[in-house]
Amino acid sequence: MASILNVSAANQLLAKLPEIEQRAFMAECQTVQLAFGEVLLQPAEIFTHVYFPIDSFISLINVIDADNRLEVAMAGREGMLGIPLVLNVKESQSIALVQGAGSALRMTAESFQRLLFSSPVLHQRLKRYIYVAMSQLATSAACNHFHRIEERLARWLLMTQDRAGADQLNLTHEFLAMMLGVRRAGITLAAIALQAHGLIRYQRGTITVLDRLGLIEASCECYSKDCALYAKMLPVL
Amino acid sequence: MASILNVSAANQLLAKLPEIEQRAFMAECQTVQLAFGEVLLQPAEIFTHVYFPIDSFISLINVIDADNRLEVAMAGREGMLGIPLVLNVKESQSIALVQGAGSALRMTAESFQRLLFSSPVLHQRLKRYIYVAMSQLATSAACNHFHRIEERLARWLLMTQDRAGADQLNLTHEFLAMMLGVRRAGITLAAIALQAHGLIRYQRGTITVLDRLGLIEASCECYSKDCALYAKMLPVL
DNA sequence: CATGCTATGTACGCTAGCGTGCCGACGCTT
DNA sequence: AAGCGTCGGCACGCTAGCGTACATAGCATG
Repeated sequence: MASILNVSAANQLLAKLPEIEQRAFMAECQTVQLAFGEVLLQPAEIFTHVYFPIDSFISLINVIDADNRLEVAMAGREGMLGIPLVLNVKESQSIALVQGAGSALRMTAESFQRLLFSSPVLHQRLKRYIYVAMSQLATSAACNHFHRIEERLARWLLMTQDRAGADQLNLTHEFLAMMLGVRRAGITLAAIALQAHGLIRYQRGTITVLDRLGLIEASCECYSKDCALYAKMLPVL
Repeated sequence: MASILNVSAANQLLAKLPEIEQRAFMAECQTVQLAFGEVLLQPAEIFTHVYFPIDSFISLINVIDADNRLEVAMAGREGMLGIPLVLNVKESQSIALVQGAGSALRMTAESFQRLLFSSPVLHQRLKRYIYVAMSQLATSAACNHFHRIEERLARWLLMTQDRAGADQLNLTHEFLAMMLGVRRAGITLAAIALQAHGLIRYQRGTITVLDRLGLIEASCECYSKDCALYAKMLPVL
């Protein structure tokens, strides 16, 4: 049961809202537990709920064909699942996969869309969030194209660590391969390299970040750029 | 000087608006000529105007570093330049480069943002357009990663042909290389292949589409998917 | 404690595409 | 008609990453 105070600490998009908006939000939402591997949405499916992760996080994955799929975005406590609903569209082209188990605030699509009318501050913030998400999509498009697996893996681990809020992540090479759209063997090589430099340690399904700064060094600029843009557009107030 | 009737034919996002909205729009906008190669916006620059291309079109290009740049989106008569302004953000992360000379409707950022308040139909339509643009960004991210140059080139030519509204395009291999983020020599090979199949013909800076259907065959699915999504979300009314 | 599954390591030949450099050809200018 | 700059063809060796396959190692379960 989330108290109003909790909310501020819960999800950054909801932090420090005017009290009226915060109360209105809490009245309509519930806290739910998301299990690892849960699929919240299939492509072209109708959105029934929006989710504001608290300590869970969600990957958005685009399927190109049977063999090819790629993570295109991530939503954790800094974001939300349900951008299309803000745009008054009720579907999405991506799979929404729970990648980090935990809790999230959930609201029905109808309540959410109604709520937006009377929550100008939240609405405004979500629009900025959409801008950030679009920019990051564009960055990712270029990143996936130009940067090597090792750099991209480093970036991905950093992003995940931020959202998981923990140093230890439960991930297999297989899973990472799907996220980055590369071979499992390709991940193994990159992971070996990162481990050899003392940046991470891993064994059978868990990866531990040992040297966050080193990992930032090893990653492409895209990570820092993403962070900078988010911080600029959605400063912690 | 564009008449109200022209507008319907001019830009698809403005087509068949309620008369009040259309009149309000026309009162605030002007027709401008865009020259090939003109840069309408640099990254992180402030948006002063929105553009609704009529027979011009604009590429949005992301710069990763000195050597690497990549087109991330295109805006022609089916779209607009200035999505961030719809989201109440006044900057963009991309370069906006006029890629096809021609005319466009232009409005100041202030007028546009004011106008949106009193133009619910247009506003709604633009939100759907943002959704389409986001989805296409995500598709492109995957496309750039998985598909070969030849397929991507075919897709790019089709997209450009749609926006240019002509079979003959003024493009050098050099330019195409920048758009797709590949070597000039890579484009040459792909272009030779497409020409050998009788799909295009080219000489010194012009490419002519000879067999549109064949080109669709040769392109990746991404082209058709993009078209289908646009048609679904923004049907010609 | 044996079994079996799953995660990881590694190796093979292969392909797309890279960076680079050079050459020829076209076409504009003078 | 000559000259020059731009555009396209092509070739070189190289790298990242692919697809595939197989071997090992950790862990859970019976």
